[in-house]
Amino acid sequence: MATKSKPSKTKKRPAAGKRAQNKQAIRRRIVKSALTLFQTKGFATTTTKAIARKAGIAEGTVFNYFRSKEDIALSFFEEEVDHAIAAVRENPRLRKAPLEEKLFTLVQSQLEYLAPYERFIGAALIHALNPASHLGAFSHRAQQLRHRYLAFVTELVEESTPKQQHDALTWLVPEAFWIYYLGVLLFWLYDTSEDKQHTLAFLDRSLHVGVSFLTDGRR
Amino acid sequence: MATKSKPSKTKKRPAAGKRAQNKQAIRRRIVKSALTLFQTKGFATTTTKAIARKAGIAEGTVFNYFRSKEDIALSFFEEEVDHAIAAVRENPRLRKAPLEEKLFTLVQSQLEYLAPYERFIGAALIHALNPASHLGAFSHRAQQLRHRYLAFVTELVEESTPKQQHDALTWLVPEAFWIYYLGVLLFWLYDTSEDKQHTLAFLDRSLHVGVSFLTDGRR
DNA sequence: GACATTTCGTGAGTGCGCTCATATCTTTTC
DNA sequence: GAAAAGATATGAGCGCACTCACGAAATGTC
Repeated sequence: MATKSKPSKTKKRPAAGKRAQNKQAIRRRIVKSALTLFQTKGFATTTTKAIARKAGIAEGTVFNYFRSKEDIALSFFEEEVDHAIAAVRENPRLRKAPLEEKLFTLVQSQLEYLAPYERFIGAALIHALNPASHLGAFSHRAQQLRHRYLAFVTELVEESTPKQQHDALTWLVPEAFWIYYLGVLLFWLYDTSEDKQHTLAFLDRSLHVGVSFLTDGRR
Repeated sequence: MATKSKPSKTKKRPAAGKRAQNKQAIRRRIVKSALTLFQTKGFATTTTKAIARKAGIAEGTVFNYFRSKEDIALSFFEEEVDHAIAAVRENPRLRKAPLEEKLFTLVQSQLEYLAPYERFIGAALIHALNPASHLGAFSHRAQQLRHRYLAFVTELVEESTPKQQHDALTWLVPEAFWIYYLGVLLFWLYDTSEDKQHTLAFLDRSLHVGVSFLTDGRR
């Protein structure tokens, strides 16, 4: 059936590659299904079988796309980081703002993005971004993500630093900021104040201290 | 056999309770076996069956003593924290030392204790001490441990603070220090410098900054 | 269009952490 | 000492994340 003579737009493009088309669709379905389940049932109690079922595929297929359950979560954080970096880059008001404002916006954007998924972030993120797991099959991707994030922070620091001062501290700052960011996340997870106001206040204060330590008091 | 008429010290004490005696011994055997295996094979690749086998008991027995594999690791960290607290308390030179020295000794003691087990600490500690895991069966014990640690830090801070100054910052400090400590651990895990010198230098510097922020610059 | 090649979905299978009904041993009671 | 009561060790079993041999489907080649 269906020998209809409906020619698609061009003979040469049989629907832009049926494989690649389907692949993207499946990948998206997996991520979407997983996030929904993580959000409603939590990370640990969501089974890969359930994710597959919700995405309409076999369980094994999930692992053709992701190395592990945590790897699915990681791809979410990749989007999150990209989103936050873009939020800072594309904000014209920040072009000439002081460093602490840029960093504040960066972290704030991340937290806003993460907020709806708070429930599973503690379990997933700390696990997924844990740099110390030597066995983690996905750790390469996590490292890449971390690197991308740190490169952006370095960029921000350097464009706010008089170029005379590129001493040993400069390369340390992004490392310290990474640790600081993880700390903020922990704080945020704990924070029961309305709209996470304590976290934002903590952010504001600590960034001021940190940046002024960097700029004036280099010992 | 063995109907010898050897009366033990008192009729009422049949060898000091055979049950309790064995219980302690088994518990110790489990922890010791587990640590050895964690150290040599890593945390994730060590199976509970292997731990049981090495300890000379059935697999199920392990779970009569510990709720989970991670719980075994947690008991190790309990010892670690107790050890570090004792190291600060029992050092007479520190009695009247400035706060940053006490904190330095505290963290240094912890790192020294952890050093031989570096291999599994990333995976285990961050998992075990992660406060956000709602499902963790052992999380109550982890909370207790965290609380004990924070109480000690609070003690140190208060005995170094002029009692006029007990403002909002005071209660925040231990929380911040907890985050800071986790950050130091991450740094330490990454640190490839000889004898972890970078970490110690970072510790020294950052503690000075933190404490002086606390003491003079309260905004 | 037909065959060879490559890619990918599939679900039974594997070994894991952990549970639970049962057996075994200790303690208590008489 | 025997028997009841209680505590503890046991290992088969469960559901999980993850693997793998296989077949089906898309693509490349003529």
